[in-house]
Amino acid sequence: MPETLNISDAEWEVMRVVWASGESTSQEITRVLNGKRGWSQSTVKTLIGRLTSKNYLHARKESRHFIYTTHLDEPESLKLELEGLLGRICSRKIPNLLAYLVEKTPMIAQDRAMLEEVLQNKQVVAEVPCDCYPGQCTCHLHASGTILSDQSHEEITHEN
Amino acid sequence: MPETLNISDAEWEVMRVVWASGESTSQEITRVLNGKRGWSQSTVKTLIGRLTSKNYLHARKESRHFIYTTHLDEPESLKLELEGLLGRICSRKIPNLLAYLVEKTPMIAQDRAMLEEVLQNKQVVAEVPCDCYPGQCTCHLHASGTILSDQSHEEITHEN
DNA sequence: CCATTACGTTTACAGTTGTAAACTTTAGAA
DNA sequence: TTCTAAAGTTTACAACTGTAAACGTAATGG
Repeated sequence: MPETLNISDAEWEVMRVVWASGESTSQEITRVLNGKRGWSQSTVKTLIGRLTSKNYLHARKESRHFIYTTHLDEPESLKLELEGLLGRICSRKIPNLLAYLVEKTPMIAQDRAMLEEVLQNKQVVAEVPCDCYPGQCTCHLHASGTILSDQSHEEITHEN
Repeated sequence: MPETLNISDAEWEVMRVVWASGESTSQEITRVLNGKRGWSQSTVKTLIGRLTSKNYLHARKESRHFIYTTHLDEPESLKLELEGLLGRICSRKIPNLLAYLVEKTPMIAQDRAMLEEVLQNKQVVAEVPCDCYPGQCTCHLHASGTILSDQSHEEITHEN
């Protein structure tokens, strides 16, 4: 499993069909995506082509057509994408974001129980290091005196 | 706050500087991003230009230069992006993903406590509806039938 | 007042993405 | 065996991204 993926939104639609069925023909992928997004065969073909050339899909020939499979794992792939996004903010703010996600995600009792257990086993640290580049996070404003040379900015309101 | 954002990775770097300082000059943004990513003034100018034309940044003239500000909120913006990504998988699988994120996110005791509280107040539902288009999720294969393995994900076969 | 400077605006250009038509190959039908 | 339709491959093309040079303009130091 690669370190970094780059599967576009449209490509992801194709992947989902393959993930859902284990293996699919282009015909089936087209049927689903034509229904869901109104895409033409051509469009789906292009996407399949791009995915196979990136080696995210594999084509096995069977008589007249190809059967597509993938070795990528769906949740795993999404984790990679999520991590990319989470890298956009200060690691200190991530727990808040998770709280938000937990709040807004519909779940059943078992899900909640599972999360509770994860939380109970969760090891905490004394301090989460800020991983931001100086000037991209307020955590750094109190680190030194070499602050920015321009003028009045801040408002160091939040911190979380 | 808009429903949907589209801030590219490079643009996000600029936004972070503005978010961190409340308001910045292009000089300061350039200084930070030249340090962090080696970007030239030109590059930063382009990004600032794109962001202002999308109205994500506002330019207020002050003597010779502009001062940039934003009305976007950083965590809020990230939430929007995250929600986009989470839409890529079946809503029934999201709790598992959250568990993974909770596990891997470094946090302090307070963070954990906060999450615990959120979880304790979390309302659960009897069943989380699958929001996938048929053919893109295995949930649909047993729509009416017996529970068996209810809403966890399991391996499947494929139809055709 | 003029050249220099600092900043903003236009233009550039290749790579990616969304969307699809046109073309080619080939397995099966006649 | 030749024709045809399905499946795959090439080409297309505009919008968006990453990255930046070139250009225009206004303030500033002489």
